[in-house]
Amino acid sequence: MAATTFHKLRDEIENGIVTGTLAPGERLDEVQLANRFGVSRTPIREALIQLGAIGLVEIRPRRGAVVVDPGPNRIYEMFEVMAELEGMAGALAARRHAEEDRAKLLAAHEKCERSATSGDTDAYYYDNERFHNAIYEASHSGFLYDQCAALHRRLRPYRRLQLRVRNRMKVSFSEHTRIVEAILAGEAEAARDLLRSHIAVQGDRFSDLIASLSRDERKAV
Amino acid sequence: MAATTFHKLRDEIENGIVTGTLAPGERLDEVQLANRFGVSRTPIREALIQLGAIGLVEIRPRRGAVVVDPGPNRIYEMFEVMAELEGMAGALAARRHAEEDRAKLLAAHEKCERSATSGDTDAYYYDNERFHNAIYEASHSGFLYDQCAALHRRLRPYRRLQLRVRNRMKVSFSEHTRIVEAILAGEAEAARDLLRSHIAVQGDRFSDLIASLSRDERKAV
DNA sequence: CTTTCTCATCTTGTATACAAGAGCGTTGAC
DNA sequence: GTCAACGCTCTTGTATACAAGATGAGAAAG
Repeated sequence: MAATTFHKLRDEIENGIVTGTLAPGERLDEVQLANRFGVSRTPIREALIQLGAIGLVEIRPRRGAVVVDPGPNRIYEMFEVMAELEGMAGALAARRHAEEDRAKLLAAHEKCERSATSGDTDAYYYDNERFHNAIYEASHSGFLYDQCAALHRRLRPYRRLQLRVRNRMKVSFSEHTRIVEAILAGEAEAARDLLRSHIAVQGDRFSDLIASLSRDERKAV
Repeated sequence: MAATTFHKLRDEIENGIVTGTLAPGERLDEVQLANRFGVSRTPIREALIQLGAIGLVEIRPRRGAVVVDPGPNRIYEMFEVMAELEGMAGALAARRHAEEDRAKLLAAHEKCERSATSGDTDAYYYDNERFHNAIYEASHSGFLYDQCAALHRRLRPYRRLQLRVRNRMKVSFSEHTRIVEAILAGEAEAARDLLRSHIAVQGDRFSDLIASLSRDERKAV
């Protein structure tokens, strides 16, 4: 899929940011990255420019690129928007889903169930992603799909933390069940509300997490 | 603001796409563009990559860049999402607006009034943009602001066509009035619904436009 | 002792040179 | 006559070279 070097580099650097290898606020020196990946500055620059356009790095003219640090507030805002978009996708899915969407959604849901009952958070993480993708797809709006997928991707690192929270995975799954019911029953507004709060909860959880983290930090100091 | 060459080029090319100088589907030859702007291929490539990341051009590996042609369907989808995001911004604005937001919103609204009564579609176009920006701002969500502004920008060319439609400008303004009332009264859900249909109407208008255009084309052939 | 101005160095931004894949026409075989 | 394979050319992708602005240190003045 990724035919060219700069495309691969883009994914590589993006991954580094998402996984935290490249910390928020960190300076991204072109020469350093070029050496590290064994390429010239050109493809590095092109990768950074792409990431800049997506919003993952900030490119200050003639002053280099740094990993964007959204900060708790902006991350919460991102969850807020995500909640709204997911709700919209759910509502559209309820109205527009076809037979094959139904099948995919149920299949994804069942996969989630298996992971949830076996307590495998990593597996659940991926199955959950597929589940939500199935909803985006069922909305039959290519643009909405793209928007949701992009934002979902950006929120990845923060979402991942949350599955570790006590019992979150089982609660998440039971929410899924009701969401599936609403969509398949064609209850658009119910699906919207359920999905909205399903995501919003994650934003709240995130806030709690931040709060507890900063409290711990204060303790540590 | 645009300090570097490739930044200026990006705006230049983007403008060309938005205004239609560069038609959808058109091939963007790097050498050709470089000659045209009197620069080397490097900044051209960087500009194209940025536009690719935004979704304005499609970059097919080793096969060059072309201006994306969203097609009527996807444009309609974009309006759908825009409607939802604007509605969200309106709802948040109703709940969160501060004194200065109130002032800005009213100022922008009055400007629209002047343009609308004088029948100046071009002026109204810009004032309308400022009006909607004021709403995004009043939502006090930086991320939502960015998302709305970006999508608004992408829908620019299609929106522009619509003001020419008979009476649209005055109708638009009267809708604005009710929107302002709802926001300032703190009626979140009313603001959401009003804004949602305010934008959705544009999508519908666009569909009508497309329908009539393709009918005309058929006639022409 | 502090502050500001200047100069050196380092990094980014742009141009050019080189490599390699894609498209296309021609030629040869069936 | 048609189809396929080969090779040429053209475009993109990457590397390197060069230009120019930003940063920081040091010197000089207050």
